[in-house]
Amino acid sequence: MVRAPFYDKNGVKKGAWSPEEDHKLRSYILRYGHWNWRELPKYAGLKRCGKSCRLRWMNYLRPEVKHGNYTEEEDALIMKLHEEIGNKWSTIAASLPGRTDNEIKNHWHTHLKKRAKRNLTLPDGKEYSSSTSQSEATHNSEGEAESVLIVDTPPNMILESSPWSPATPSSTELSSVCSNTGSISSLNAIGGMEDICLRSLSEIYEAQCSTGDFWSEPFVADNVYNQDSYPSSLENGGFGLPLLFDMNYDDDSVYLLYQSMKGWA
DNA sequence: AAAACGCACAACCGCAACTTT
DNA sequence: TAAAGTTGCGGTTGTGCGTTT
Repeated sequence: MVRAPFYDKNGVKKGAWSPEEDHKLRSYILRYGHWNWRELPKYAGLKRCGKSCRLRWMNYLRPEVKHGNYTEEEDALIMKLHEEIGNKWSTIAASLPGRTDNEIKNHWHTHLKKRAKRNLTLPDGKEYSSSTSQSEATHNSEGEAESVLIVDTPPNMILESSPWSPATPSSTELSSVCSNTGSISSLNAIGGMEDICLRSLSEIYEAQCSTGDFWSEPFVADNVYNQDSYPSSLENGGFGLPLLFDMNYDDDSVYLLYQSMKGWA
């Protein structure tokens, strides 16, 4: 289904990502954020280009990314927005929390485009209009009855009714921490695990800033992943603090952290 | 049973927009 | 203000897998 892994002439790996690469990238970004995509793979111990890392993170590894079946509401919203604004996938994705532009684009091309074509001309010959409201029964080319939900859905409708609602402290906010450590303090109001997480990140940041090696210390995901070479400086919590991200990164703990972050949202 | 075909989707590429120097 | 660097977007491709012939 995906390209087989290979190395290009510059020694940069392309193609499908292995679980180990995912692990390295996820560990690194959860720990340090994506401060510079171009430099990131070097420090994360990946033989990938930054662009590839960014894509993998944005479309697959981010905790808030939803995978799996689309609901009728999501389908209807995509179709409505596509009719209004065309192939502005990122704009459409902004209205569907947890869905990525790439995923929506794929979904459109494989499922919704055909449906949109069918809907364009209703059985009585009238043109499809997005103002047609609520659920309508249409018929596909084979004459089978098909329920197509066509609703005037305000872009924020799903936001409000979704577990991904911004009213809930979301992992999106957490991601923003990762991408901008300077904003950590403004987010400390978030409670529970996130609070611990954020304070930990802040403490790492402050501690490492004081030694001047926050961004420049290469390493880490690689070493963390390889427990045999686990950095001694991290063994007791790195800086003498009970740092969430300094626990041993075996597969289970990273997975649990990952699941927890999904759960917070 | 096997070959052919089509679907689905992760990943790549080129370019535009934005930011920094 | 311009050049260089970085990020994000949208189009496209490659390939595994299920279905059909």
